[in-house]
Amino acid sequence: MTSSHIAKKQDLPPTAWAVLGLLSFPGERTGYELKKWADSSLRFFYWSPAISQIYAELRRLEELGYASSARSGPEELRTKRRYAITAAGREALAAWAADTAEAGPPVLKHGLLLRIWLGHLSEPERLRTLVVEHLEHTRGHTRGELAAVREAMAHAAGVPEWAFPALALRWAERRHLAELELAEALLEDLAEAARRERARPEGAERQAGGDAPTPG
Amino acid sequence: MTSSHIAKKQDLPPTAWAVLGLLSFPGERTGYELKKWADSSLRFFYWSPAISQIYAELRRLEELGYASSARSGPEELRTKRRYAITAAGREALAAWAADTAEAGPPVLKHGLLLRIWLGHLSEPERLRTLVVEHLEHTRGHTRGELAAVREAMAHAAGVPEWAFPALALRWAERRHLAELELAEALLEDLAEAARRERARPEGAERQAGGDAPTPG
DNA sequence: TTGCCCATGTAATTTGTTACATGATTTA
DNA sequence: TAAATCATGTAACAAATTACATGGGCAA
Repeated sequence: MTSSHIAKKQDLPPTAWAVLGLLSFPGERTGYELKKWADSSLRFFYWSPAISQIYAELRRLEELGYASSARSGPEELRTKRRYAITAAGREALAAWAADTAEAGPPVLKHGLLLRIWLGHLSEPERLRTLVVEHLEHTRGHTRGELAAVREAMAHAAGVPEWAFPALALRWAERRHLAELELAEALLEDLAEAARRERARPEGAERQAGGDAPTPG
Repeated sequence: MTSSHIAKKQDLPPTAWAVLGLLSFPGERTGYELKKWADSSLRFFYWSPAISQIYAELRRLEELGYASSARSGPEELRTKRRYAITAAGREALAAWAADTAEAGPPVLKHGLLLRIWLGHLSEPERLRTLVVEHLEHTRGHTRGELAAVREAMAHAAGVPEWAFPALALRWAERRHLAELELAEALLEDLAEAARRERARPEGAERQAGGDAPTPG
């Protein structure tokens, strides 16, 4: 590292900051533990990287001096390697967290909505099924996952360290409810559109109208 | 069709399907047009690829026989190239759209929430500011963008082709409102947490409690 | 005549995933 | 003792972005 490489601070990929963020909580952890933890926290509002990438980011963070690690056994064996955040790492992370411009607007990738948008390709009945399945999955699986996190969180109730993760969890739970309401409203809109379609003059079903001017 | 060649079900990246989806609406379009259109539609519930990637996907789709293109001028000049979906493309896209398993749960990447989760790194005041800025941006900028799309959409009111994009837009608008409510509730939770913090016994502010058992 | 929007593309790079290889420790 | 889970890593690849190169048409 020569002077030409001087500290281009603060432009690490989101994953690096997320991993460093996990390390910013008290205690030392292995990459494996970090992955499991990310799966039950970050995943609900950010995202959980592959385990191989977590190891890669940990190596990078250590190179940057943002994290330090210690093996639990002799070097030759592939023993546990526990990571901890350094003072420099904590400082860099705090600077990043305070940067509002960096955050940008939230990004959503919703496969169901893309399919709705492309509704002209599917049977109306199939479309309805897609939404219903999404509703069921959200009401069942997703809800269960959040409940499990909520329960694990109860242990740490009142511990100031976990106040903010608790806040984020609450947000995720409310978001979960909003997602359900959104899907229910969509289902109604779909039904209404189907009603309107049936009421339309005969013989005019889904032909292409030549060149359309592509609205949103 | 021997069993060794079973179905080889086209598994293309999401971007390819999204681009093909844009092409599935009547009319032929250039890559440039597709990009602008994606920015004002897909972006609100899926995502809008870089222009260079759109060109790359268009090439791939043409190779696969899912799209065809025609130049508007002589080959040597870099003239406009307009793309259209083929019958095979339409069929493949419809199959993909009907595949519920493929969709998976929606993915969210919310920078603000990551920062809230890491709230122990920031001054409470700064944290509040972050949420307020998000609220303002959502109420102003994001809202304006949706309104613009809504207006453009009004042109095509009643045209059956655009019924589903209109449905998706409605979903995006409702989601926008939910996002605002979520942020407002978060602001309240933040204020409440600050009140509780002030009420706590003195001398116990934000020290690390040794090893904590990492709840969610 | 400068600058912006239209329009297409290449190259370099980064980011992230899946598949694979390896072995220790715990639990049924 | 077989299995699942813990644990670390490499290799190959795919996905996606940014930066760059090029040039036409149009409007202030």
